[in-house]
Amino acid sequence: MKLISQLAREANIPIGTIRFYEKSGLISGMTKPGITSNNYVYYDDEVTEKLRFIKMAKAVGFTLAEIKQVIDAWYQKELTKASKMEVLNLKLEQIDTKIGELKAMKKQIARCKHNIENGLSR
Amino acid sequence: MKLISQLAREANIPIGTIRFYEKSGLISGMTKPGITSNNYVYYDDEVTEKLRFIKMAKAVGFTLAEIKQVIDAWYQKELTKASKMEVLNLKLEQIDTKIGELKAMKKQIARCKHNIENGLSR
DNA sequence: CACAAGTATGAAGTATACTATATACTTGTA
DNA sequence: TACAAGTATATAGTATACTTCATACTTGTG
Repeated sequence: MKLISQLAREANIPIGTIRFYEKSGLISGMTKPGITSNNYVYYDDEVTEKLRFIKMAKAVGFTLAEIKQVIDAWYQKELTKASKMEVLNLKLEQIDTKIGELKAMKKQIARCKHNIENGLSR
Repeated sequence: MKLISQLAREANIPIGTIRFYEKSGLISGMTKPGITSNNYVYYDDEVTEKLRFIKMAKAVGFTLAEIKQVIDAWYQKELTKASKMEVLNLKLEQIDTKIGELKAMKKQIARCKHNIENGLSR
């Protein structure tokens, strides 16, 4: 159980971004039941995990809306087993497509490098 | 040599987006030397190739600025061989990082699917 | 107990990547 | 030759994903 600054440090994500993600429904912390003097929000390790996932997914071009779908399928949210599976299977397909695109790009860039090394125009 | 609407059809990219890419310096067409009655812009197959690359690169999370760097390294642009190689090698590294992230996501989602199938909370 | 540092909230501002609109000119077809 | 369809240009608007700012309250340390 940590406060936002510690979470930000651990995940290496700005506090503002974390607050934005929380407002967007991707993550959520909780206020401590006993405490009434403030409304500080506490986060557990599940949130750290989610942030790690968000970071990776963003890095490969998924939108926050898409990421939210996966996180919702992941961490319950009154969804049926079938609809969760649908979301996850679609993502797996999209991931394979992206891997294919990355491999195609690798080949193209390797060819380009080869051409440059040999002084060809293209 | 094709006009913008044909290029848009071939690449399956909206005309407006193509114009935006041209304004952003990612692609460029040319007016026909002999013609003075209009300023229609013609595009060759190199542009189609570039658009294909842009599409892939965008799909895996590269920004237009990053893509422009690669295209510039690719298609000359008064850059030294060394600086081109630097750009391309960096991209190859980033591509491998992204492939790694995608594989990690695959594993995580597969694990998640397994849990859902077995009725586990996570 | 002063006060720097941390926290919450809301609203406005920014960057990227389009997308739409308005205007005006050009071309091809009936 | 009328006129729909295509093209160019500039400007404004939109969506996403933050980022900054202002305000106000809370907490921990000397």
